[in-house]
Amino acid sequence: MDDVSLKKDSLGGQTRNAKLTSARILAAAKRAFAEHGLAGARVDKIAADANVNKRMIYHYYGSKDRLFATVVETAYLDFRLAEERLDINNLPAIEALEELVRFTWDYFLKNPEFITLVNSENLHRARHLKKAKQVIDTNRKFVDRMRSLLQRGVKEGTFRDGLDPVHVNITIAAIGYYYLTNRFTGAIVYQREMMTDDALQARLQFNVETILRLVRKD
Amino acid sequence: MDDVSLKKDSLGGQTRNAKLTSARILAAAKRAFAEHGLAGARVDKIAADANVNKRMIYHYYGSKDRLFATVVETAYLDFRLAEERLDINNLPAIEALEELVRFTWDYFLKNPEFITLVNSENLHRARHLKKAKQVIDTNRKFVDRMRSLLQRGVKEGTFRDGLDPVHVNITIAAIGYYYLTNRFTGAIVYQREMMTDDALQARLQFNVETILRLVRKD
Amino acid sequence: MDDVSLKKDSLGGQTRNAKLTSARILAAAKRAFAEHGLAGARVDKIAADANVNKRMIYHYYGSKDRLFATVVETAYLDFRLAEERLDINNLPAIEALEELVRFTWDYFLKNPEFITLVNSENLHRARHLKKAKQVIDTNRKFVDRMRSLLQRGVKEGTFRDGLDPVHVNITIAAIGYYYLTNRFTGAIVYQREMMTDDALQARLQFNVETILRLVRKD
Amino acid sequence: MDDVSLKKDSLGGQTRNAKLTSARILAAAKRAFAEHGLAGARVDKIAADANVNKRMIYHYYGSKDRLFATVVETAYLDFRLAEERLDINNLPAIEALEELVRFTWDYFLKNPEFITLVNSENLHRARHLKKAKQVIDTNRKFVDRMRSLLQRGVKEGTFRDGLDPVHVNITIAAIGYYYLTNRFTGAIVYQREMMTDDALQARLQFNVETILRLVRKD
DNA sequence: TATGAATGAGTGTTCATTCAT
DNA sequence: AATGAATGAACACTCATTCAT
Repeated sequence: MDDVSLKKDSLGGQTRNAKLTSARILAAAKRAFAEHGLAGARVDKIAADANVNKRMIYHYYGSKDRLFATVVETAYLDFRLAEERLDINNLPAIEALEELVRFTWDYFLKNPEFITLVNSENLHRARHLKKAKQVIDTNRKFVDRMRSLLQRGVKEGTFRDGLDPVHVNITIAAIGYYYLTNRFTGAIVYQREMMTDDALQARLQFNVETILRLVRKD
Repeated sequence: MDDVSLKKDSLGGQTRNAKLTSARILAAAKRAFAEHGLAGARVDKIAADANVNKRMIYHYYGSKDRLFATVVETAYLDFRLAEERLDINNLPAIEALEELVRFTWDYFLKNPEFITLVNSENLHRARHLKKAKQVIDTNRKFVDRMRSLLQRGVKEGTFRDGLDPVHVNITIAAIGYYYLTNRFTGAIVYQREMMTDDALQARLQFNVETILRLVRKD
Repeated sequence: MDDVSLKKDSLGGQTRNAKLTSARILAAAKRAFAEHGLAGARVDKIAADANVNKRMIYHYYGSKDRLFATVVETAYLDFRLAEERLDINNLPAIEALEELVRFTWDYFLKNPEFITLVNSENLHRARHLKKAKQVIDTNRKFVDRMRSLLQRGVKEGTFRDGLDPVHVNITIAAIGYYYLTNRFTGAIVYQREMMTDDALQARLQFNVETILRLVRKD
Repeated sequence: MDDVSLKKDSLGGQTRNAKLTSARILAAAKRAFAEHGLAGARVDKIAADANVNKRMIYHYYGSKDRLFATVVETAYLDFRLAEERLDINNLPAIEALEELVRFTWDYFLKNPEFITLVNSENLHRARHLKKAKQVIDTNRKFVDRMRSLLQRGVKEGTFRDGLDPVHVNITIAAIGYYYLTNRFTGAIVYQREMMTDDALQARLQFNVETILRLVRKD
């Protein structure tokens, strides 16, 4: 997603490139915070990974905490952006919903940092995201979208009435998120391989079924 | 769960009490790790909170890492213990399953540390839990239990056939866990109060419905 | 003294104005060094306060240390300049001396940066001022002036003989300087308001008396 | 004064000695802050000079700022203590006052750190000393002492009436303090050796004369 | 069993200064 | 003349852990 190769001097040997430098820092920070959390990540390592002078982190982001805030905000924005690109308006509601389940699952699977960043942010009681106005703004659209989809399903005669769009949304996220974030303890608790292609395929199928049964008109 | 009052000298003025000291350390550690994660928790603070000399932590647990391992292991054991105490064998399968959904939700709600500890342990790829033989052992029983419950439901004619007990289990956990662990970012993303009595009640109701629709024979 | 309004582009919109830029740097530096000392002052803040690019400081002054040296040298030159403007040759020696006491006090009071700069420079063993030839040159005049004043007083029959002009000079400075530079600890040590109009007036009166009694022929 | 040789293991090879360690830190800190001010002093160097692990500074004093506060407070307390030890009650008032002038001069001369510490503390607007209750308490006695001495002098018929004890005190301090603290710039400004034995002797003599002329009944 | 002093490696952050344009 | 990005050394401070008693 963001592994656009950000090599130094990729723009014709120039080393003084604010955009590039700050982007490289952000990418390295995302990796570090996703892997070790806010407290566990090391500023030194982020700088080294970004191939950037440590001082630049403070130049562009002010502090470790604000760097983390930016990472989290960006992660949410990227997620919403990908979601918006999903064109499901021309599909029957039931297929559109299934598409949404698949998209959510795929996004979590392909962007494992997103999940651990969200976990970290919740450990910190969302104090960074609370200040992220842009994220807050884009959320309204997103809840509205589910609301219309559900209404459309009802009109089409395939969805039952009275479903709370927020709870449907949460459930779609939950059944994918939980499986993936807890895949390590899950392998122990459930005594099963969690991440083979077959296992992943099966889980996605199960999730689709769960959601469809949840919304389907009896 | 762990609010047993562990006062110093509660056993007749004696200050040397291995059991008590180590228990007080464990309780303080649980709080600290749950609140700040493994990297964010401070050994000094744990000792101070436990009202115990810092050296004692090393005496009883060897290292911060092993203390964390013990905390996580204990948390899992406590969860399983509570679950085992749940008597659902005499209920119709459908009611038994509903009871399980309610129990899981309640446990997560009343033991918020459990959730954050599990998150932390997964951030560390379950490396501590992998060594916890007792936890591994108790899990078989627990998966078996769901398997029999599903089979019983099929026999009773209320559950559909072919459901994977592991996926059902995961789904029950997921829909409660996700809502609670992400309640801080959720309040922002879904623009809604997540933790009022009404909201919690509504979510539990939604979850019960989700699971029943998932397993019910059409 | 230095509150000449040094607004950017005050000379018809031109942004390239060596004199103005360097003057603005000097003024900001004076404030910073006076408030925080050499070690405590920040080059970044000086640049920001001067509304000037940080690089300009190095362009005009070479280093923080040389900037400080310039500030100190300028402060001394300004003091001497003000002193020279004082016309006391036509007054009776006794009144001239009193005038000098009042002038010194007023200067310290109205230019508090002068005092802290001198303190800072002494903390650094006057290593900057040692190189300031202009300052060194102007000092001879100044000691000579006191010498002639004392001689004049003796001739006029009001001053006693044998007074060392340097010690008189030092004493005049001391009794004002100490009171003002130590006004913060003084308020604690002497348990008294130091900077009210009444307190300042009283101190000046006391100082005049001290000096007159010191020089007066019995 | 405080150069009691604080060698490690001076108490029979024991290295774990809280009193000794904290005293060694304090002594090294006093030297460092006196020489470089609060901002200019280096915690690393203080630790090295004290032959102590840097961590110990934070163990005993919490922060650089609080260490500085302790140094300043101790310096004031030491000064007052020395002053109290001065027995002048049995001398004629005029001799007692002269003794006080000599004592003040000698103390400043032999404890040059005291002067620079006071300068530093005033640069910081006495924010540390403001919290030093013990210092504040001991000051009343000290002002009272001068008041009684002046009253005694009036009774003895040698001092004039109406002298403010605080201003006399300030003046006694001022004429010694200023000469010594500004000895480096003074050497340049007054073009004279300031610290030879002769110069110091002459200044003390001048100071005694200044004070006696100030208080003497005409 | 228990204590508080002590440690060394490292933590986030700041500094004056220089480079490229 | 002027700019903002970039640097590396140093900064105050913190960490989990061990030592001496």
